[in-house]
Amino acid sequence: MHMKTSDRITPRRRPGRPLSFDRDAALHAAMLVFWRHGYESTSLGDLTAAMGVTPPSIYAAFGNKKALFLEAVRRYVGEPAVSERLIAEAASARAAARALLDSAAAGFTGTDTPRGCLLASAAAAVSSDAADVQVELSAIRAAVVEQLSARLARGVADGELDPSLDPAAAASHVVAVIQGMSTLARDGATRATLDSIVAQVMRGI
Amino acid sequence: MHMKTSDRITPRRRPGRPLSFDRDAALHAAMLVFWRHGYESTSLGDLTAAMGVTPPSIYAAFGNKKALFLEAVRRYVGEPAVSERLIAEAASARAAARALLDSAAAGFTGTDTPRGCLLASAAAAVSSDAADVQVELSAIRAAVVEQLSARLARGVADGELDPSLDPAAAASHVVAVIQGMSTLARDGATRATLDSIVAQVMRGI
DNA sequence: GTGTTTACATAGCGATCGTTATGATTCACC
DNA sequence: GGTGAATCATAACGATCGCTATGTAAACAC
Repeated sequence: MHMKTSDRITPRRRPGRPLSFDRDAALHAAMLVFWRHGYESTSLGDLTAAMGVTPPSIYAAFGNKKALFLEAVRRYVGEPAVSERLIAEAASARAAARALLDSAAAGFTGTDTPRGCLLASAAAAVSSDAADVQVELSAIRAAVVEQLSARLARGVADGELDPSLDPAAAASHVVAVIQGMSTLARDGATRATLDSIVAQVMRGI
Repeated sequence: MHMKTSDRITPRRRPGRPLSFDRDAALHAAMLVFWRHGYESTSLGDLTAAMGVTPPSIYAAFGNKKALFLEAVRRYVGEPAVSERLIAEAASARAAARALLDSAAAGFTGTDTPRGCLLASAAAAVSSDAADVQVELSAIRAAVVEQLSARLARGVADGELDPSLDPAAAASHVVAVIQGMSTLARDGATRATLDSIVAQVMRGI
């Protein structure tokens, strides 16, 4: 098979009129709106206003509202997922739990982003039309529980943690606290309050 | 001032055609729908279907959608609030915390009700139109934190609890766990999983 | 230049949203 | 029976929803 010009790995530019907006910046703006108002309560009008992009351009670039939301979620969790990296790079099992909790306490009270956690609030309760979206976010949460549970189990096996500690229960506990801190952060809780909760949780691990 | 017939404390019946539906049963049905699908993602169509009542009757009996939701919330939290009663009737500060956690674990995984907590999920993320609803639920959560915090402080003062325990932090911790357990319950967590989380939390109090 | 491809802006699609106008119906009271 | 009050069922209101048809503009290749 011979090499054609169109097979170039990185073509200078695709044919046709180029995008007139920054796709990544628009996605970021969409993420912030979904973060604040949730999936279903965010209208296309909210999105076009925040992204500075007209509806046809949104649909051309992202497919539809659901696909845009899921892409915003992927951007929110990171690639690879921030939580996964925090657990993997932690020096110990306890440090992994603490890293997740600290990251949440900081991220949920940031001044440049909406309060709370997008994963926790954006699809907490949705219509039947969005059941699949809810399942998607649920799977992400389940993965965090699973990964932290495995790390804590290793901590028990290594002798780092008290053998009486139930890794699955502790992991669920940590994730529950994280999800709950999202609610408190949205209610106005300060970073200091969340930090005190984290300290409380770490006492039990 | 003389007594007229219309001043009767409990008139047999008000004039006009009587209500053709059970107002309390309809409110209960509405509560369940809001519990499952949230405030904004529940449509009037969902409500009329579940309540068996036509739109004009809903508006005559409850005002509008927002008022109906707030009345459903009041029904959910109880009158007086179940959480308040649990704290007041607990034999100790620890028992108060445990009662709240146990009640949540049981209530969030009930078979006759939607999973999770209406307060946690029904208005987690809403449009600007529903900001006041969000504030209302936030106030309820804040009241629980406040009441539990006061009870734990009394426990410290009484010598029941470790003086190093921060009552406010512990109360926030408990409420965060409760709100987070709602998310896990919606994700499919079993009663046993929630119970194990509760046990984990109680170890630290 | 012509042709092709892609994105643009304008405008509007059908459906659903929360809400209500309308007139018939069912009760208490005289 | 007649009158007034309240609820009923039917139907539809204006607004907004997510989404798209249409024609023009801007880049490419030739």
